[in-house]
Amino acid sequence: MVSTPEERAASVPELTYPDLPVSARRDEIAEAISRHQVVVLAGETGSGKTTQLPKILLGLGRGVTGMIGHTQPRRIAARAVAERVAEEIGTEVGDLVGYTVRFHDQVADRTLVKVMTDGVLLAELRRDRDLRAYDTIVIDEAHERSLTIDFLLGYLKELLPRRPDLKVVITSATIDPDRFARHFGDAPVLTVSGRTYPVEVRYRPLGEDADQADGVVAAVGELPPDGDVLVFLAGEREIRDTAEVLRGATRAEVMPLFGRLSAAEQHRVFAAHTGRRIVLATNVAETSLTVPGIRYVVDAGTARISRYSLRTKVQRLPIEPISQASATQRAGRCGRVADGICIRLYSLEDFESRPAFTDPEILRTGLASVLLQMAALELGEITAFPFLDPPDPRAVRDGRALLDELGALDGGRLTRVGRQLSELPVDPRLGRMVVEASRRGCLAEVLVIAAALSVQDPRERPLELQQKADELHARFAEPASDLLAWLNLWRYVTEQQEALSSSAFRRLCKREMLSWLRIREWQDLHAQLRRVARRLRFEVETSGDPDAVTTSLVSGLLSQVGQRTGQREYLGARGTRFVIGPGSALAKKPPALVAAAELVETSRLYARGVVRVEPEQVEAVAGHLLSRSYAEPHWSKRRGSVMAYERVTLYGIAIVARRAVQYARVDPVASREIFLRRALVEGDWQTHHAFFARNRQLLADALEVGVRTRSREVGVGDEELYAFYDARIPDDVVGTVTFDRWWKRARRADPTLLDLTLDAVAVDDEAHPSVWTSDGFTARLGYAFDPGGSDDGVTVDVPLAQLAQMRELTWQVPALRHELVTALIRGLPKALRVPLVPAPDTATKLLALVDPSVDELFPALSRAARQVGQVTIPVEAWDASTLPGHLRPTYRVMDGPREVARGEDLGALQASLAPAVSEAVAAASGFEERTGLTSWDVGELPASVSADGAVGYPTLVEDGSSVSLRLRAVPSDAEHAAGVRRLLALALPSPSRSLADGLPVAERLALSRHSPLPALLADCQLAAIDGLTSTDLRSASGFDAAVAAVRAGLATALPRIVRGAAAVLAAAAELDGLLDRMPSGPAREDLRAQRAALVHPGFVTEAGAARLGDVGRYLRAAVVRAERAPREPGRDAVLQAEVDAVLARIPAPGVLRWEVEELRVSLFAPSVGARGKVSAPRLLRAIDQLR
DNA sequence: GAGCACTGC
Repeated sequence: MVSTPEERAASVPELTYPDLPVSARRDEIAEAISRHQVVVLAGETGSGKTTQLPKILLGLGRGVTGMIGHTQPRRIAARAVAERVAEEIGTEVGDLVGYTVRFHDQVADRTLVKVMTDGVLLAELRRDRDLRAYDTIVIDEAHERSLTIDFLLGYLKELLPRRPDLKVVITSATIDPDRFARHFGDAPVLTVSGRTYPVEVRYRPLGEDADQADGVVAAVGELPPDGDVLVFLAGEREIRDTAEVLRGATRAEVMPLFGRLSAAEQHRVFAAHTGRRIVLATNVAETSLTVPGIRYVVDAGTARISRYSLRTKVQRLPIEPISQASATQRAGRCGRVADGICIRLYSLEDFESRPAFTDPEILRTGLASVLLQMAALELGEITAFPFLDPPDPRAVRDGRALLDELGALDGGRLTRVGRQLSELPVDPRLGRMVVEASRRGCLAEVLVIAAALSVQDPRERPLELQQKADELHARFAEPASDLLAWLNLWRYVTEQQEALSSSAFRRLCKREMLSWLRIREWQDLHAQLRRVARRLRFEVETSGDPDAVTTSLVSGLLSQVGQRTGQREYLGARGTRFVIGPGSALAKKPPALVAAAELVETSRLYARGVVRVEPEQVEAVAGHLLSRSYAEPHWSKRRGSVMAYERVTLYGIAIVARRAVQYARVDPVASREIFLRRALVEGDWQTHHAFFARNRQLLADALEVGVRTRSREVGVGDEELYAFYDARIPDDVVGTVTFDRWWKRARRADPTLLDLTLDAVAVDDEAHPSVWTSDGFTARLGYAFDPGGSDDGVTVDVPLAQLAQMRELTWQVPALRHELVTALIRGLPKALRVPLVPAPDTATKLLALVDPSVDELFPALSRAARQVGQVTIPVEAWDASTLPGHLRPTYRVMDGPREVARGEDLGALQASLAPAVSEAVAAASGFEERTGLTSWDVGELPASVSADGAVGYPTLVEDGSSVSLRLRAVPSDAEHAAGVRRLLALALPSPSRSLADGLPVAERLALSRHSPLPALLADCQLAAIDGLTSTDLRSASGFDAAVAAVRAGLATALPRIVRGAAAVLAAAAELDGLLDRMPSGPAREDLRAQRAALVHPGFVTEAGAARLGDVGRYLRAAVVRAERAPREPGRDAVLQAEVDAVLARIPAPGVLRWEVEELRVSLFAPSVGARGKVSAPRLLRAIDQLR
């Protein structure tokens, strides 16, 4: 709205009112509107409420500070209303009166009345939360109670207190207008009569087993012979049956009318004709389409009503008795031109037993879309939202579950995907397909399909030519996918449209049974979706890969996947059963696994828009919903690995029934054991490893020797063999591949590690193990008896690359453990030691109570001591430094055969060798380190890299003006985070630059004087970076997301900060003006101090500006009231009292109170004067500036 | 071998 209120007010033309019931009562209506914020206007068809109300509002001076917004449930109606109102006030559509519907916008800067669909108003909320574009809102036809209307009514109720200047008119048919009035705190209701003719209602219930068609024939026969008849039936099938019977029984013209009819067929009802016409119609004729010239109505009393099933979570379309309101509406269809007769094919008792109103849509439909919009608008809990009829909590739960399925919600909060879905003007399921396609490079294809699925099917099937239509449409069919077929049709249509003139193209459409209008809607929606996709920075790419397209489609249809269980029958999510609808190309040869664009239950549950899917496609997008189970783990000699059978289910459907998989991924521990036992111990393995052959030979020989000599028990048992391999082979060896990889390196360090010797098996007793395994790697142990020598006791050989993972051998080897604990007891301070003597006995008792394989040494000893002797030994009292040398293991760090270092202090070795260890790990794993990075060109970083039991952690390291990628033996999240921060900073624009770029010159000047702004923006950027965890930032995509998030954060913060700054600067200027006029004195000094506080950096935020806005609103209300008070000597006191009342409403002392007090001072301080220097209007202007 | 009717940045 660029025009000024003055210009707008001047543009309002002379208003005249045609002779209609509403016109006669326009003064009363105007009076009610001017006195109340909300008015309910009830009136039937012909009352003139829709067309006259906008003019009455203009007459009241509405439409001047904002537009009059007028909503209609349907696009056609919105346009018709705009045309009608424009004509009546003598302007063009798009000038003083305009309209906006999807794809069409005819609204100008000077438009006073804007007619739109309610969906448009809903969509506008996103950009205009307080509907500031309007000073008046009319919700027309509110009794229709669509989802959108109910949502708007709830939203308006919450908005009204924030917009005291906004007027709202709710119009409704005369049914139950009090319902709306109560919703808006007892708003006044004005009822205007309609201008219709009386309708006589006759009840002619069908007999016990009478046919409905016969009932219609009888009813028609009863009616006077002249005049057209409108017959209401439930659906297409009833219409067809009745038409057949009726054509045999009457010479009148019989004409079907329902939504799926072609445009031409629908249009026939408007053609002139002679003789009687009988129109057989569905609910289309009740609201959307007015059949002209109807004198009689026959009402079968039923309709198909869409209902969401809480049990099966699918949409149902049952035939139900219609409500009384609906029956009344149907009857009214014959009172428009003359007196009418309505024959109901049911009894009066039946009528009276019916519900008064059709359930509002919010009680009948899936709620995912509404919940998504509410979340995007940050409206809080749906249970707290003031709906006229709150939806069923179970339906709310289901809606949330669907959003969870789509990845739009995470723990009730909107995710990034959720935000994207809320931007896309299609059903969330379809939006999800679009999002997925943007990731899979096939957005061009999926946009076409998603658009097709949300418009009405452009393929026409005229009643008489169905077979021909099917043949023509079959040209586009795809054997495995109804949805890919849309691409064929799209291509064909696009090519033809380019090749032909527009009239030739229209003729082609007609000839080939395509609806030109619906194709245009499809193309329009496609264009709109593409615009939104671009805005979301999705790449619109064509992949040409049907697999990618199908996978993207499946991502939106996960709870509509089905597995064939019979000839035609499918098992769907949560035990539902469905069949493929006969219109699908897949109906004849139903594949094993499908996904359906739609599941609707009519006579049975039918799937429409069916796609054959592969298990892998479902798995690719259903990760979070799949459950997997594994059976029969076994060693496969052929594959050389441990396998198991995997079963993957989605909502109870077996996507994969029995798939052989590597068991190591599932259970590495069990897998490893199976590998060791079957391959190594039992020898069921085909391998060329020399040690394997040698060991087999040795075992065979040993058996031989054992028989010849009696000197020893030589036969080696499986358990001993297992223990031998288990001790030497690290934990991450789980099959052939991992074994080979490990052994290739390990044998370089020690080629004989796996050589079985009878000694190794026999001598390697539990008390003196020759290897020690810890955290997946193996260290060799050596023993020395050298009292006083530095190597006395146990020596642990640690390969350099594994040093970082090495843990201290705190518990010693079993043989020395008792001695260790005894020595530790003796090392305790005397007071603690006394209760534990004799130490050797106590050591035995303590060791019986601990488990060295899991316990930590000192805490375990303290715990055991408490159990044994009821004594408390603080953990820190144990002192390993008092131990004699042979009880302290010596660590030898080995680089291959070379000793690098040795010592008893493992921690010191680790610290001093850390750089060498990292290098060794990097060398061992072949990991490529990088330097000089200034952008993310390192691909996906794995969390860790392992080689030979050594683990390295890829880490980004800040390195001056660039970043290095290093492999660290010890993970350093802080170092990584600093590196990522540095990279992000390099990838992002400088805050002050980006701020300055977005500002006009005047604001730049202001910016230079008020330096907190760039600092604030920098804070914003840093806060955004800090808000991103380092685990998110190990991948290129995570990094890109972070850059995008920070950029988006800056983009939104920028205008907010500028707005805040502008508000504050304006306020400051205003106060400067005040200060100039004030005589010097304490009051002026006071105000000057407060002005300084006003430009405090803390105010330069949206929150700061909002607080100033609050001050403004409170004060403004107070002053307005005060202004109305009589102009008498007491006026200042009244004004002062009002402002004091405002002050009392601001609870906490603080900046907000300061501001009000400051203004109070400027109003009433004796040095300034209540009037004169600061007048009330001037104060009002100042407050406006503050906002 | 079957399907009410609407609607959106």
